[in-house]
Amino acid sequence: MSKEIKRDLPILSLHVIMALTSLTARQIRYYEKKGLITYHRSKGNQRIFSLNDLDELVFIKEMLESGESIKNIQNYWHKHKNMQQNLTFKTISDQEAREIFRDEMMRDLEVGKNKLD
DNA sequence: ATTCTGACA
DNA sequence: TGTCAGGA
Repeated sequence: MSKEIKRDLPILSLHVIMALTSLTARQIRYYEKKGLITYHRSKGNQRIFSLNDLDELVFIKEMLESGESIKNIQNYWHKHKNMQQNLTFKTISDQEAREIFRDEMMRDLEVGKNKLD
């Protein structure tokens, strides 16, 4: 048996995600509608979250709190997916990708601030 | 008991 | 974003 945790397994309830991220149900659903993230669904159409979803939501939350726009986060996310497709020889984890893009966005934010100064 | 979607006094 | 309705 693998020692790795199955981070893709959809097992967490909305209630748990709310407690873990301090986001409201409204926000968690809104980010999905805006195309920032996709969740699994139960047979009763209820959202079921994986640990990766949890990480992604925390990532989105941090970016928004940094002043990043929804559209900007979308763009970076698309770049993330394209990068994963192109990296046939090297596998990059979702966590690593988020760190890379967080740094990238933070840098862009700094550039924007300098322009405003 | 919980969550879902749509809508807005 | 909050919140309420009406249904699953």
